[in-house]
Amino acid sequence: MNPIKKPKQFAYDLSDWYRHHHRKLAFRETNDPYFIFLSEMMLQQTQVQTMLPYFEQFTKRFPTIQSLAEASLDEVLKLWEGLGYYRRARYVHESARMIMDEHEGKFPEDLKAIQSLKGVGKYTAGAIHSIAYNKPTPAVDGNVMRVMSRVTGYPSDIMETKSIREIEKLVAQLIHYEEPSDFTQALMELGALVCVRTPKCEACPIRDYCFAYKQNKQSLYPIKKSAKQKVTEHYITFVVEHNNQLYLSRRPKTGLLANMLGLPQYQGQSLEQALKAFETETGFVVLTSKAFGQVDHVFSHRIWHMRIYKVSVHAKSNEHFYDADALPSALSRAHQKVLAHVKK
DNA sequence: AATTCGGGGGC
DNA sequence: GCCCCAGAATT
Repeated sequence: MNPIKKPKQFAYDLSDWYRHHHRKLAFRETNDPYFIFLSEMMLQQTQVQTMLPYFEQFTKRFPTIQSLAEASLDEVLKLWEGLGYYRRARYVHESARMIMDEHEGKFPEDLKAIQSLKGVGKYTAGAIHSIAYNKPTPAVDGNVMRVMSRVTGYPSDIMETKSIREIEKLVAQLIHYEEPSDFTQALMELGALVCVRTPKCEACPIRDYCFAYKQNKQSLYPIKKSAKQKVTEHYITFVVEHNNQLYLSRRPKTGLLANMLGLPQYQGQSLEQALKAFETETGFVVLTSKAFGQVDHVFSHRIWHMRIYKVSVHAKSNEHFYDADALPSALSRAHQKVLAHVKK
């Protein structure tokens, strides 16, 4: 890893660029650590423009830690619907309750206390500490790794723990030269706007410090192993309507889409087997079933291939039947896609 | 250290 | 198609 020649000037040039060129975003209009916490949780593996409408709705419905702590998990999940990585919804809910119970409702300022909140790791804790409290604590995410790997010509896979540690150490040295809040956000804003996959070096305030730029080797950094291949899972998925209402069941408490609502579906079985399993589970009597094409949905590490059947049943009660446009909790995009497919 | 968690955007 | 994204928790 090549050192940065004038670290103090580097920190200033980068931060000054940020102060003049940063985007005006809702979560930058506040210093409330609770809102910074919410924004950072939503931003984990999620692009800014994707999370913005969620941030607006969420802060409107839950303007205080107490209001979030007093809500039901289903309501929190419902507001999170479509954003993905749904355990984050459980984490922000649990963290709000932790803060009520253990910190008298006041968001903690101590770094270790922040990182002990649910769903808050080293990056998120550093981001809250530096951005909300203006403390010189590094916050190293994917943006920062990409930027710094190019600046230093980082010679090995940036996904390795050792690489992240080393960059964290470098950022920890740099951040104390500047306003920590500006510096942390500057690194990420540069990664988001300028130092992207095909970098816009002509617009970069720190290109004169950058090893990759000076060697014209931007495309060689960051060094990263290629992603693992996805596995395809085959399902038979049922759309069951009764009195104009839709049957949904609660998914298991662990695994993919944990605890969410879902369409009944059966993996690797014949239609006859799947129907029988559905009858046994629900106690319904299946009257008719009609093939309705197929829907694919791609997750980060697997693919669902769903063969869709519309099914009519005789049911003894309305339990588990819902108005499709007024669900009490969240439904995955995969199954929203199925419903949209069937409606056409 | 590797795997498991969603979903959308860019090219 | 493939990569990437203001990652964390679990195995």
